[in-house]
Amino acid sequence: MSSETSSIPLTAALEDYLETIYELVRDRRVARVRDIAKARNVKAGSVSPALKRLSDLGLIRYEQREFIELTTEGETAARRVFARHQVLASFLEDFLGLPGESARADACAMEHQLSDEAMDGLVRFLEYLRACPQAGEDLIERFHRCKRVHGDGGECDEGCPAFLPSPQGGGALPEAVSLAFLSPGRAGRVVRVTAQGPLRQGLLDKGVLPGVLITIERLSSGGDRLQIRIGGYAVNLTRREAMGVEVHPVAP
Amino acid sequence: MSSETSSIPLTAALEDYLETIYELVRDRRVARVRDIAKARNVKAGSVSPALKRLSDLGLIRYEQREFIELTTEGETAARRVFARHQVLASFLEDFLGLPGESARADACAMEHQLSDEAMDGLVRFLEYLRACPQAGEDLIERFHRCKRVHGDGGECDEGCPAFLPSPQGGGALPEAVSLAFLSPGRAGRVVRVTAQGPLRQGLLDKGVLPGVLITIERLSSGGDRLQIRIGGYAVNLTRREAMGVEVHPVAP
DNA sequence: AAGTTATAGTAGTCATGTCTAACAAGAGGC
DNA sequence: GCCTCTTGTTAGACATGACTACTATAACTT
Repeated sequence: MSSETSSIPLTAALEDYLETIYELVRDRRVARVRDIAKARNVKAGSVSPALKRLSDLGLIRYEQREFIELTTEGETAARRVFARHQVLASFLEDFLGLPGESARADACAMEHQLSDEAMDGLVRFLEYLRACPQAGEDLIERFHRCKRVHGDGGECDEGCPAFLPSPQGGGALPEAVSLAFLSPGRAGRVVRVTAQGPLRQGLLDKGVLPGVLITIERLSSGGDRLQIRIGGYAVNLTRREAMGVEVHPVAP
Repeated sequence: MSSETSSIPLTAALEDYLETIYELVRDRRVARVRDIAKARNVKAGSVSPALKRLSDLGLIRYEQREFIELTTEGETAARRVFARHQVLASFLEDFLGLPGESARADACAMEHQLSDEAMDGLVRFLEYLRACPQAGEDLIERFHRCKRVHGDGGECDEGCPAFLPSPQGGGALPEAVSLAFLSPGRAGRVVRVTAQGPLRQGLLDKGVLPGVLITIERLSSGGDRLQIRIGGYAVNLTRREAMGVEVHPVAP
């Protein structure tokens, strides 16, 4: 049994150093302070003490000005972080369609936070999408082709018909309408945010997310703005923002 | 135009404070230092200086010992973090099947790292899964029912046949085999990690992930361990671990 | 009115992790 | 042998964000 991963909880910074060393050793056989500093975008003066900390933790072998080597434990820990990075980056790039650059940056930021359980769940999901043809392979292609999701709001050529009635909506109100057409007092469940660009970002940031229940509270100042309620919180939207939200009306 | 999100980059801790205040104000009308301390699991002595920082940044209005109120900017920032939390938590719980507790904890850890682009990508994906019936709704149910993914390794009742040929594999080698049956010098692309429990965790941490190319380097000491190469790095596996990895053999 | 209790704020300490600037160790040139 | 250049180390400063222990308010009690 060699799978003793006692694993002292490392800080994000130390994990980063470890991962950087891992990659440098893999790619160039040796890791020097200089390279680590450049890769992590910090000054050399910050690297030395970090190496000392890693050395004290028994994760690297390092005598001053000598080669930097990962110990067995260090390698295990580095690989763990690296694996998380890989999974996240692949998910963000291949499945969510982020450009590789951003995918890697985001993966770097999140790799330290991902718990074992989340990692496991994500991997199973990827396995499922990759291995079960019924759901997989072309699901992602279809996703990336779906116009309704990726802009210009047209029909989906991939055979996605009109929207389904909302799962919790109960009744039969299958038609999705713009939030702007709901009258005060009525409520709707968000199906999709059709707005694009900054307008979309603003809506997402305001909590207008698919699946969320929104109640119209009132229209103010000539119908140009409307106050809505999302999960117990009052939010103001412009008419333009409201136009960019499709909801399933919910019976009052 | 009120969507000026000039947004000073907040630290994770300050975002957490802001989010906590947001939730307290929503749920109980007022946020006291005491409640914030309890909710964030810190001591009251840590809260006061944090409130001062938030106040200096213009995100809350706070006179000593008075009510704590979010400013408009503070509310915007808090909502943004909260929206990220919601999306991540929903993804982790509803789509990856994590227990609610872990989903929330993981979401808390990651919400500060998620970039605008990743947030957008994730929301689009969720919209797609929710709104396009061809792919959605039962995809997730099927995923959660799929035995091949969730344990005991049986056939999938949901009509997932044998595994597909690997996308990059080129040729016609449709049969997935255990990594343990590959001979030295041969390579395979990981389709699925069938191992369960700690063995599975160990494999994931070693970088044995779906889609990754593995080359068998050699068997050592009576075939009980095998050395493999993953993405330029040598890794050791026990025979038991290797048995728990299904790969598509790749032509040499 | 005086004392008790809950709550909030202050001061001082600590660990991380960064920076800059000064200093040290080798390598190679001349 | 000495100089210079690259590289690495050390020391001191700073920001963040936590802690503990102590002090200050305000609100109840009796």
